[in-house]
Amino acid sequence: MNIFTQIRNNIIDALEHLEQAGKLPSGLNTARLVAEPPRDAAHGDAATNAAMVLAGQAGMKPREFAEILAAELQSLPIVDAVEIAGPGFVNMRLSKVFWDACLKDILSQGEKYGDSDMGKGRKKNVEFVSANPTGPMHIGHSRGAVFGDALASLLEKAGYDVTREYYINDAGAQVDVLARSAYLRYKEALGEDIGKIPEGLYPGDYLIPVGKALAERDGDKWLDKPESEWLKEFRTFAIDRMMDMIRADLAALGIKFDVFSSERALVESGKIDEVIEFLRAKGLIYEGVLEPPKGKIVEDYEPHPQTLFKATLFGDDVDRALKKSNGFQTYFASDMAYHLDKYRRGFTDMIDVWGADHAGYVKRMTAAIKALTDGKGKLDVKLCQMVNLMCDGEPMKMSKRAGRFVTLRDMVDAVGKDVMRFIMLTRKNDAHLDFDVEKVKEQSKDNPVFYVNYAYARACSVRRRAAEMFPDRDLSLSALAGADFSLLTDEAEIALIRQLADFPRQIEIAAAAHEPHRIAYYLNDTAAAFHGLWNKGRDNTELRFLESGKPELSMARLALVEAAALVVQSGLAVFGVVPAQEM
RNA sequence: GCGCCCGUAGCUCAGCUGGAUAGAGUAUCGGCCUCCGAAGCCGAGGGUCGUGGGUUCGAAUCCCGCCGGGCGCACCA
Repeated sequence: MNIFTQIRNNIIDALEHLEQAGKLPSGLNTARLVAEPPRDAAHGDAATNAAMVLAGQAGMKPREFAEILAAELQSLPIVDAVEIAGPGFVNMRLSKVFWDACLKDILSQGEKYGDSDMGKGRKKNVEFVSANPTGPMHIGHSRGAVFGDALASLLEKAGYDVTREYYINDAGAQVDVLARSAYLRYKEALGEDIGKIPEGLYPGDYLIPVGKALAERDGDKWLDKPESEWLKEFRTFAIDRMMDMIRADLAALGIKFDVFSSERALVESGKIDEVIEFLRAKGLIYEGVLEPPKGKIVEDYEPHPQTLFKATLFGDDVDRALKKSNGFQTYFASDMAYHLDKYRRGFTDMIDVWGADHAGYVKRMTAAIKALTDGKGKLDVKLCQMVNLMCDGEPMKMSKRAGRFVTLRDMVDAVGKDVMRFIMLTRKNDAHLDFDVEKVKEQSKDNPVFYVNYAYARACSVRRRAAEMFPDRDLSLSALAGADFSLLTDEAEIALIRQLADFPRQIEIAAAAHEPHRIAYYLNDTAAAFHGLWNKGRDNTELRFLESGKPELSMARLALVEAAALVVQSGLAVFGVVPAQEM
């Protein structure tokens, strides 16, 4: 349990007590009351804005209200001291007994520490990657992949029932291009000289084995046949192969999806027409002509009537086409059908992770969800900004057209998945990210994951020493949970406990905001608290974790070290990163 | 022209959805290894939070106007 929700509950209980005693008017609305750590640790361990929020309701001045509340809080066993400060903050200093209980709690819960029941098992759908099945994943996909996966893990830790979903765009013109490109490679495999890959087809080498496999399976049966005969076959085969490749790329990053949804399957099952009729029945469809876009010259613009969705009724800037002028469905139409499908599968909470170049699409999709679910469905679109690949401070050039773009796989092989994942998550998703391949490979302090991992490695080192020093002792977490924590009295020790005790709250905050990067910052702070304590022991031998002559003290301190290791480990687990025990 | 994102220390970025004296890393300078791992620690300097208003007990945070940057703007996916 997040200790600050616990403290908030204590405050609300105290207020009720005061109401019953007639010291405060009854019926105070505590919705805006919060208990949180003060920015400055000098102000204590927990602060509440209760007096500022409630004084008005009670017809008092904030300070006056604070006096009454403070007196009541003072009597709580977990509270050592209460102070009133500033405009009416009530600051509490929590007792050592409280912190000792927190430490015991961490060790007792083990790997489950930090888990929250905030989600109450509610379903959440996180759709991410959804790269077109036309080639291997490139480096640009990696951020969304890592972000989506970490967000999903974070939500799981916060108590949600999460589904990781990949939407396969296998219905558009691009997969026909894929089929034709594979056909060319098929001819090549049968000995034909195909020369240079024509403009408009995919030139990548990764299609060579696809053509070869088709040649081996089917021989020359498709040679000299019209496209209409082989297109479907080649398309299906190539898409399957591309998805195998993508799945392998994702596996290299440690990512596994629960559900792969096919756009083509939606189209073929008639779901697109269904969604259009669904909206038509609501009176949200009409035949109309869209204005030419302003400010951007579209040379071949011609006004023609199309089937349009009244997106403007739901906050979009213009109405959106569901059918092209040739009568075919637009991508937006199938995306609507897809999101309605997700909703009908029970996902009222949907998260889509997109690249920042799709920012212009957010409004229309949000509008669509409102229309499709009568406002009951929620969609949060997380945009991942571009990653600037650097090499020793110089920007790296990527060229997709030349077929020599940097693949995700190349990058994983070069720097390792854990490093890649951590770096991608150290920045807010909507901020640009510089990724310097050389600096990261150096494993220097330019790489933030090493700082955190180093703390873990040091903790493991202490654990090894303890096993040598106290061979007769049970050093399991459950045994250490029973250590005498009252022996931990140094400021830095308590500061570390305080830091560790904040983990569950950090998980909740990050999960609620859909922002995994907060955990990266938290872990950095945690590592700093640990390194600080370590170095205090270097300067002052009294503070060393282990002393052979003082087994009880050593056990208490080892417990603290183990707790720190545990928190670092579970925090990194959210990122899908496994820390090294030795570096 | 419209929409979205972003302007915080020299540089790269946090800032807990409105809280107290705005913080890290890096860089610069000064200290700390006979001692649990110095890939670390401690300290110093460095800021009109782009700018002008507004909302209120209180604004880096919310609202509006400018300035400066990025992305996207029929029927493509």
